[in-house]
Amino acid sequence: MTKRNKQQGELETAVLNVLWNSKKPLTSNQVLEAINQDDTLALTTILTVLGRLQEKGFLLRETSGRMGLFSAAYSKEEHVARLLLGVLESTDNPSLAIAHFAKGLDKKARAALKESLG
Amino acid sequence: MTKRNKQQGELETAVLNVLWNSKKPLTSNQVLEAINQDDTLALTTILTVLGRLQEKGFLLRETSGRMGLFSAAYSKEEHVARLLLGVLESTDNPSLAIAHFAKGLDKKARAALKESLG
DNA sequence: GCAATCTTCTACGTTCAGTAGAATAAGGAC
DNA sequence: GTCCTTATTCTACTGAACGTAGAAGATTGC
Repeated sequence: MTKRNKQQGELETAVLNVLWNSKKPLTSNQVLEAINQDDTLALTTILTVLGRLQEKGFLLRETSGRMGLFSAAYSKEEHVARLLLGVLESTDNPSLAIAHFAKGLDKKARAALKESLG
Repeated sequence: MTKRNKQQGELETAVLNVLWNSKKPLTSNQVLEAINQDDTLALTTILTVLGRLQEKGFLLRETSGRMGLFSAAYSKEEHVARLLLGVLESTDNPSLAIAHFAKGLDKKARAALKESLG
């Protein structure tokens, strides 16, 4: 059995959310501050996570002086869309799966879907 | 950080596929035969996986005599639809995510989607 | 040069999935 | 009823992913 799609954990998701909610790229410290309400996490923890997310291609990094500036590689919506498409790839009958999927959506989502299909 | 959504692995998926492709519930041995082309897996491996899938609520088990009979709790399409919905739950703007998602679909899938939306 | 601080290396604990042997239980043969 | 066959449960090991972070290295300001 080969490797499966990488999955993202909760802290990784939290970090991504911080970056998505920011207009500008953030330093590791800024990410830490945004996440670490209760002061329970170490900066290096955030850095590790940032590094892993970067490896996964989920974020971009620019260096300004000695500081790294991180930003999400994709918008949140693109990201989720990618995840959705990833799931779809695992089935051999995407159309059928999608049909079932659509049935499970609430009105708002269905409307949005209709809209985007033109 | 709390527990994240359980993820299914490749062998688990393979087992589910076998059950989905079968009209009737199967014994662990039958599942093994269907999967174990190269004779590389032990029956207990399959049993472990069956047990784990059952814990996750992905399959049903009936007992016939001393034998267990396994079948998928949901159709493949329902299952994938659930996975998709699960991913959607992780975003705070499902509608937007869905719109992006729809953009990434191929023609066939889009058509199916339109169809199912009525 | 030295201090402040940002980053990299390395590492440990936990959970999950793949894997399976040992032990146990439960029918069937006689 | 005892013994054999075979299905099932228990337990366990391994590797990877993730949460977590200390120690050490690098860089910049003064």
